[in-house]
Amino acid sequence: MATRTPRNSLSSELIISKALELMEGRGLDSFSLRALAGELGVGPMAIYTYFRNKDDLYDAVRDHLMGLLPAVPAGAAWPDQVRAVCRGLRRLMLQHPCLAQLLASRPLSGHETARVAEGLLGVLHSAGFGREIAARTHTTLFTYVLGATSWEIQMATEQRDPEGLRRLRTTMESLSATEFPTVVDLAPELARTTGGDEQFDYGLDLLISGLRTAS
Amino acid sequence: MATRTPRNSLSSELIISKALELMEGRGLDSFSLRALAGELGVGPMAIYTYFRNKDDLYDAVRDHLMGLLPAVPAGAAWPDQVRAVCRGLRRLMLQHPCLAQLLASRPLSGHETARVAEGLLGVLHSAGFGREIAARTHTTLFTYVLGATSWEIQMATEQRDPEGLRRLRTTMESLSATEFPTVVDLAPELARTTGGDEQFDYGLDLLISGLRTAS
DNA sequence: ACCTGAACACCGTTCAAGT
DNA sequence: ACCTGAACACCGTTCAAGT
Repeated sequence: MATRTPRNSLSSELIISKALELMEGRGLDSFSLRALAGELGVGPMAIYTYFRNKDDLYDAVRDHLMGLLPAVPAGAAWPDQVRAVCRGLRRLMLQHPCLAQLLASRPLSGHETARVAEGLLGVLHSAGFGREIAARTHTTLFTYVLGATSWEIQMATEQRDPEGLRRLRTTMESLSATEFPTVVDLAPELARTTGGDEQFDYGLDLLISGLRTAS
Repeated sequence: MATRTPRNSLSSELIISKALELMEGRGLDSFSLRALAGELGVGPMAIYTYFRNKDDLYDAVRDHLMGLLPAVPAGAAWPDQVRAVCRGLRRLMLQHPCLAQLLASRPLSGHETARVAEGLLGVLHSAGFGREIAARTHTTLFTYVLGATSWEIQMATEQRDPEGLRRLRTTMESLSATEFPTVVDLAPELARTTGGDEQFDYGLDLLISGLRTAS
């Protein structure tokens, strides 16, 4: 029984926080404006006073989440600063799994990525890297974090669901050892490297190490 | 005027190829089973004879695309082989942009990723890398390709749309130079490193170079 | 400006039925 | 088995109207 919300008690902040709650609760795929409106105790069209359409709301939620990014630690060596920024973004994505999907599916308005960019670029540029190298490195690091963490979240989601876990095992066992000899041989190692801090840091350190020898 | 397709002329292969055509034509977001059925000249429920539901069809399309991955070049040094596999996956994603979205949004049954895994793992393992290092490196490389290429596709899509390009420019210009000094300063370099072969290879070589010094 | 209510043009999927 | 047709429970969004 949804009680009607009185007039003028709605706000874009309230809508965003309730939308975020629903996206994290039931998943981004099953999120709908009608369900959100119902949860807020208003008609579906009330939301259109604050957002032009559904995509506009998606962008607002994504911007809100990106605003939670921690600041770059000052006075540390650049490899540690790079690590801090990348880990911070990963942590944020893990805490808010819908952020990964929002970053992957929605085109970017640019403003919210500027926060990450400023952190990484600032560190790299003041560490002495050239303009183009700094830009290239930033894009490389950012896309690595995006890919690695999205993948990690997806694997974790699949493994949480008992049905998905069963499907994962059966397909893994059905792989023919002649067609996929190495995968079958290294299956236990592969299962252990689908995510986690260690796996993330391994790739991150590979990039940083490559960056060291290049400069 | 949709002519009715006669009985028994449907097949899962035909459905998959038509679905792929629609996904690439009008985009994955606006793809629907009803539209697909209309295009095939059958009722919406005819598809359910061959696929359990929409997600099942998504998986089938993704598997079909992953089957197009080129084989690993034999008899080359491992860095070149790694480069070949990663570039092959990127090329496939660029040729079929919906693949990026399919890999990012749908959980994996495991079988189709085995093709990439076998290529990368095989190369790394026979190059002398230990079991765990080979597994970790594979996941790192795979997620890098995924993130870098997804990002690249997204930026290209945004820039193709004139409305999106305008939005991108205005938000870039609206960034305050005091809040985002480095981003504003390096804006031209950033714009040039949002994608392309050079950018992809830069990150890939960073990883390979890091891998060299680690071993 | 802020919000409602009805309506439009869609969805994926179930179910019973036909061949 | 292969496919239809009606129906159910949803969608996002437009439009005219009310306060």
